[in-house]
Amino acid sequence: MTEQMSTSTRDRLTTATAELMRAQGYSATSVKQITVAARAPMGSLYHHFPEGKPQLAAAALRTSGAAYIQLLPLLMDPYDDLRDAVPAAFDAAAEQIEQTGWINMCPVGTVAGEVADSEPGLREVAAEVIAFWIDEGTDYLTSRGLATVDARELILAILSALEGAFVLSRTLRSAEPLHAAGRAMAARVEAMVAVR
Amino acid sequence: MTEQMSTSTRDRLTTATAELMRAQGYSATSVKQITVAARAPMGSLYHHFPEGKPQLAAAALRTSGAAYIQLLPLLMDPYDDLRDAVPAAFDAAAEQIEQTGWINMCPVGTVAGEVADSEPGLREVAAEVIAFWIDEGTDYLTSRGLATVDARELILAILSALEGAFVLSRTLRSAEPLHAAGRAMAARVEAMVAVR
DNA sequence: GTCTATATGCTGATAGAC
DNA sequence: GTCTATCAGCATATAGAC
Repeated sequence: MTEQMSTSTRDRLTTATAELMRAQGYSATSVKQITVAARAPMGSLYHHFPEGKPQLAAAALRTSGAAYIQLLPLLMDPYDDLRDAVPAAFDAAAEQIEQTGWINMCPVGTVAGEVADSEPGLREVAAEVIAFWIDEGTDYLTSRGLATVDARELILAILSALEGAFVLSRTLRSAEPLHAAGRAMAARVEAMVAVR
Repeated sequence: MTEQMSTSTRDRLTTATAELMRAQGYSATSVKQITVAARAPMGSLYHHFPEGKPQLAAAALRTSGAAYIQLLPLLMDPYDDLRDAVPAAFDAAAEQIEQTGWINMCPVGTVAGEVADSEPGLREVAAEVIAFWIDEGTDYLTSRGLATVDARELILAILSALEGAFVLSRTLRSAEPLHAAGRAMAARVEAMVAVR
């Protein structure tokens, strides 16, 4: 009934890793930092993740990546018209990141950029996560009335613009890039529904 | 007359740093790697950059950032119509990155994502570079016939989409995100010129 | 499964001869 | 301005008691 600490050591490790990588990326995050943040001893880390830091980072990317894409329907469902839903999602992301002190919502983009040419195993995991985003996003946009080819085309542009605008907004400490990116994506939707 | 080695030690250090950060980011790039790649001894690095690695990285970001934005007019000038010029620039970037083995063209985006919440000094330098991109891009798009507000709006969306699509394309090893992002930006241009 | 103590190597940075 | 030798500290990872 109390349930005061239901999280397992393993879960605390993956969560702490995701949180730290969200702010610092992969290379700058040390296993020492992770064990302190997760209140777990070194030995537990290598018990649960025998291959060490890369394996732990992979688990963290998979978990947070799966959670991240669920925001898409959550933010867009309230709007009947896709032309309103898409920019609204960008505006919500802008508000969120501004209120949380410009920390990224998800570590996948940052880590992907870091490891794309240096850590082959992690790059593959990031690619799996992004491919999952594309598939889920395509399904969702199809359910919102787009043809499958249009849905895939649009989700690719949305994910690109969102990830890039996050980098610009975090760096500039300004929501302007996220809002501009959202309006651009609204124009893309408009062009798609206009051709019908 | 021979001039066989015109590059100074200082230039070789900044160039090597930019190249390494392009592929690995900031944290994963060690000063040892840099001195080997630049064929410069440790002492020279700390002679030219007394504040060490962060100062060297800052110089590398400024230099490569200034060179990077010059690609914009270079790629877009050949097209009379902005509606053709914008997607053509994305397609050219896609071809370039595919041919060079999916290595980033510029270290600024990757490094910015890494250091936005952890290295305040470097984050500020990255912000300066991106602000310069926005100003230069606004000027260029104004010279191509857009109103100033539209020009700024568009360059913010283009830079966001380009940086994000680079991350996706490098990670997925596919040019698809860059092409989709380019077509989305073409729709944004179309919407702007249509209102005239 | 948990935890401490420790090994080994690499990190950024410095001292000081040339 | 160049270069070598070296520092102290932190990195990842492991051994082995509990």
